[in-house]
Amino acid sequence: MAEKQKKTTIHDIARELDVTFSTVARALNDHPAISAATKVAVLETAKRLNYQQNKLASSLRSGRTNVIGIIVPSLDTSFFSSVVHGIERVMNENGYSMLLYQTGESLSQEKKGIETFLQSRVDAIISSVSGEVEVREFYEQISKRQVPLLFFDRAINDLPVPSVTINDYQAGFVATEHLISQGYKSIAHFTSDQNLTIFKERYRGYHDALQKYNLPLQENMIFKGKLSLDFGKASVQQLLDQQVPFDAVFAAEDYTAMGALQVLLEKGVKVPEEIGIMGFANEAFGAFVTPSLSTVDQQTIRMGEETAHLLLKLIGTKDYYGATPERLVLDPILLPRGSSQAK
Amino acid sequence: MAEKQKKTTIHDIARELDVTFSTVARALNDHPAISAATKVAVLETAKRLNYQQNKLASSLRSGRTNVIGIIVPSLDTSFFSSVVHGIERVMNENGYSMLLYQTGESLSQEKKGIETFLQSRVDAIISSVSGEVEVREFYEQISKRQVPLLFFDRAINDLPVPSVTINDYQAGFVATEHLISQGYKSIAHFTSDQNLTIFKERYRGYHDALQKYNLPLQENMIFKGKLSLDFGKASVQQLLDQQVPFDAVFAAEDYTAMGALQVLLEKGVKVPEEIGIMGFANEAFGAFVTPSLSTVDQQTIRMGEETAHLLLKLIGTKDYYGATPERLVLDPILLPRGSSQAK
DNA sequence: CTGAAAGCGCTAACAG
DNA sequence: CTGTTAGCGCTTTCAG
Repeated sequence: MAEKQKKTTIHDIARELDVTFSTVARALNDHPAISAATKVAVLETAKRLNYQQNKLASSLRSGRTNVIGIIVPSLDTSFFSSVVHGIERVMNENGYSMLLYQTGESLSQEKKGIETFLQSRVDAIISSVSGEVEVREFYEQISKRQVPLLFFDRAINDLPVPSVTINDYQAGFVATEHLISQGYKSIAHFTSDQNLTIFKERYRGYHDALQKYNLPLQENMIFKGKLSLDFGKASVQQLLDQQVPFDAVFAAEDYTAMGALQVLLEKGVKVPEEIGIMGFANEAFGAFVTPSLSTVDQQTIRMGEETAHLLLKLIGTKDYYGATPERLVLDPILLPRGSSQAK
Repeated sequence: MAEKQKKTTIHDIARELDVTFSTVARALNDHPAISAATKVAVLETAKRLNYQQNKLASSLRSGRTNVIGIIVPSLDTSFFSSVVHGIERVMNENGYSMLLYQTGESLSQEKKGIETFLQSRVDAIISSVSGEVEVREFYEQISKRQVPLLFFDRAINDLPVPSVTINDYQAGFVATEHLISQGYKSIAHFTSDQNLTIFKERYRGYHDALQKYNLPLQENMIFKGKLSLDFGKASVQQLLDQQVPFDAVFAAEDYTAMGALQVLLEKGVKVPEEIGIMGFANEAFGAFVTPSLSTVDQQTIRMGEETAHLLLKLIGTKDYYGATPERLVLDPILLPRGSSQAK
């Protein structure tokens, strides 16, 4: 039965070479004041003895872990997994590892995640928050400890924290404007409960676009709920049942739009001829369905990469929370497709 | 300008309460031999002083980090992000954090990931490998160090390492058998370059199903390449161009199947009446396209959860590499849909 | 160019 | 029930 043999340390290497362990440490860190000869010797024996640096010890002493904590609602979502993909790739290239935490949109989980990260002494935290109002105090803990924090997509705007987001207002506006330009005049909006700014902003964009083109905003055409295929189905069904006259749907999320589309097609309603549909998020299926689903692309991977780059730029700052926070706002990309152009 | 104030340690708490720091340490760890009174006092001042345990120090001393390293090709894939989702949720509930590493299918990245994890002294590593033959030696390093290792989906079968996979042979078999049962007789197969067992197995299942029903295996109907929408398109196009008589396609991955479907529909070929299509992986779009795409579900979230549970069960073992490795094989779920039933 | 010494913050015997 | 002691393996002055 294999015994857990002791790991080799710099002391072991030092003993082999008859130098002190601090010489070994320097050699391994490529310190300038070490002769090339000893460096070679150290590296060679390190390899021979199968040495692996103990990052725990090194971090404990140096105060830097080279680990970034990242908090997202869920990875089982193309949006977040794609952003995390972008972040990880860039941070990884720059020598950082990522600690991952999913909250499932639960506040207690979010608090636990932050606590774990703080205890793990991560060098920074990147987060997309669950409920903006409720989690303020958790995040204030982070700044109190002077740990760099960066928001992406979902930020708490009145906290002085850098962020990378997309312009959701503009996205809502151009999506609605596009429908209007195609001749639709009675546009319903299916959105989320309004506890997150991103949905408020999309709604505001929708609202202002209607206003700009002198179209009335009708309360009975606004549906708020948990965005999903079923919510989209139920909402459009309700419009139909109540015989609300509408000729387009702008859903704040693609699955919801898809639900609406499915019900309409089932009922024999012609899309886009009779009713136009716009989704949001550019899920993979949108390009493949019939008619193809018009939507708004959020540049997920780019968002991840920009998030990482901004953090890398700021992480060296002497006083992270002293400066006015840099907020990068990406432009949404309108993707008009079959479901919205025909009139 | 806010100064980086020193973090409070158990010594600070001890000083406040006029006890020794080891009493404080015990109180914080809820050690039985500490009076309720001091526990309360310690907890109270800990909170008041905003104490956060330093896990680096604790792990360095105890030898346990409660961190699991997880290696995947890419998170920008519904399959892997979904499995990671499942793993993280379960491990998190059991007090573990996840360090994440994406390889982008690159061997050097895979090696770097393993090295980082070993240096970070993770308590275990969970991995889905990139190239089985080529990365053997990296993985042997892990067992040499007695660090628990678990494979999911893509395993190196001749290494004595536990794993959670799905039965890809059976999946390939039932997918093909389903097509046959629907009356299709000339079934093409679009698959990956055969460096990974999972694709070899799917192919073997396809092969044996044909054999069982006395259908000939035709070399000119087998296409191997980098699975993707474009590969699917190019492959059917080639079948069409060469006028190979075929009446069904079994693709080892959904996007590839979708590419085939798109080209056929463009050409006016009736699916499923003239040609049947089966995909693989149950991507979200499959349920929404027209005709809906038949596919095989891999139980991704469940795979993640089972992976976590198996690891949790094994991680306590005294001699992880002494026992014969437990290999959990999940059953694939055939999802027959519109694209394959009509004849 | 190398050595000596201190200590990061905690855990875990061993005493009492 | 609490205190003492000895490190975990490394980084980082300060000497020489």
